[in-house]
Amino acid sequence: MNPSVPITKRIVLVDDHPMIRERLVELIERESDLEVCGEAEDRHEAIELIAATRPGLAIVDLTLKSSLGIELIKDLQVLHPEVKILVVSMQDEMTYAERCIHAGASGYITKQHASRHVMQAIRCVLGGGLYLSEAVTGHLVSRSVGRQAPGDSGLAVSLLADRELQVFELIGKGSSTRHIAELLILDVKTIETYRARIKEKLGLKDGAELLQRAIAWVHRGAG
Amino acid sequence: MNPSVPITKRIVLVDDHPMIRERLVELIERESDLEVCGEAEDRHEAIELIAATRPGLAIVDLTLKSSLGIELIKDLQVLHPEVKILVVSMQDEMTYAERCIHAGASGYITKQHASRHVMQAIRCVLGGGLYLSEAVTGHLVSRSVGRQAPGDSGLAVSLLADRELQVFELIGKGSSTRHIAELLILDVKTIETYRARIKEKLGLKDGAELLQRAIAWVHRGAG
DNA sequence: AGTCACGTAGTGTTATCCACTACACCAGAT
DNA sequence: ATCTGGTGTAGTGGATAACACTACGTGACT
Repeated sequence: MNPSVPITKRIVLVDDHPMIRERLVELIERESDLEVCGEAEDRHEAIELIAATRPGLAIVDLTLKSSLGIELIKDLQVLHPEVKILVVSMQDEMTYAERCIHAGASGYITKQHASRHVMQAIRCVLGGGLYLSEAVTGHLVSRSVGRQAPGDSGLAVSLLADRELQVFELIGKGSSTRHIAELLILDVKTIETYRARIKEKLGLKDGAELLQRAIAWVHRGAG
Repeated sequence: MNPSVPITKRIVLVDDHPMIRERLVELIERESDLEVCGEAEDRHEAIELIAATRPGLAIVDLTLKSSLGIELIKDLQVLHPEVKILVVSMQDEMTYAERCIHAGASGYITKQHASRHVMQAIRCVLGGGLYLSEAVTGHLVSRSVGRQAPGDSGLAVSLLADRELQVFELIGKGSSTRHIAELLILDVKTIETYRARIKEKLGLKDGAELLQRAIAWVHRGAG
């Protein structure tokens, strides 16, 4: 508590790619006022770690092993609303940025960005701001200005709720309903409901159409 | 050409995630006999860079922005067969490892692995070896006990009979068994038999694995 | 203060998967 | 000239999964 020692801000990393974590550690540790106080590889570890260390910021990867990134954000929002969240995602999918912010994140940046942008994002979020890349902000702005046609010109996929989207993705990767249920720790029946709702929202008439759409979507960078 | 100076081995990095590249650069540059001689973000850049620098090893990410990493591997195999290729992938394991090796890579490791494994893989490949993670080798060995001539059939798909292959492709496009039956003007029961035979020949244990394999097959240019 | 979307799960019916069997046909191997 | 084996085709019966419909708490807009 010596006033001559600046208060260092503590950060936890949640990412299942060691190389990314290592890089982030380096970037952060070379700032004198920042410090990495722990690392986690999945949702469970992350929640424990954050409860134990009470950091100022959590940097979380969206695509954890079982694609529970968004759920983690929601959990944290409830459990520790004072912990800021910066999402570092692999693909620059607008589809997700918006959802993450809505779920409680304060920043969204992709791994395609250079380290300096990452540092910038960290600073911005720690300072209480909201960080989004230009592309994403552009997208959001154009959306809020214009309206979305009921038929939805662009991607009907944006009609899907978070969980529905997760399920949609997993379907596109060829996972069975049972497997998806295990992955998301839900009842098979719940996944079936999601399948039905997805079919309804996207106007698909049977499981095969759903599968085809999902495959197509997954296999083109999900733009 | 001074004999007291060890020859440093030159490496290029092909990955569209700056943070991964930065981390790899660090790991490599701290080895006295290794050196990063260039970085590329996509297939085109990579091909030019490799033509210009003639490295001993290319470390390539499977999921590049625009183009598929596997195509790059095939290109390099044709253009510069002397350049070793180590694939560092984010994507899930086995499905791709086999295809990469078949396409000409000498190693496959995922970003889930820690840095020390990466270094190990680099050393192994540079030394002329084949590097695969335990999980992958287990999977491969379990079904391809003998190895055949370089001409063909590192891929078990070539074991399939004509009709089986047709069905396999349609499965990969997301068609239901019923739909396939209608298309080929056969009984659903016949298609079911094909499914069973395909699973047997490819060593797949259930419908989901079959589906995943078929999707991967259809989407990676079937070759 | 009420509707509506979301996340979750249950019931009962229908379709699909799966393991096993069948058989005719062609093609090499014995 | 047979025997063996892969291929194309289809059936039976039991296990699973998909589908349609319903339900209910929660939180968000109106």
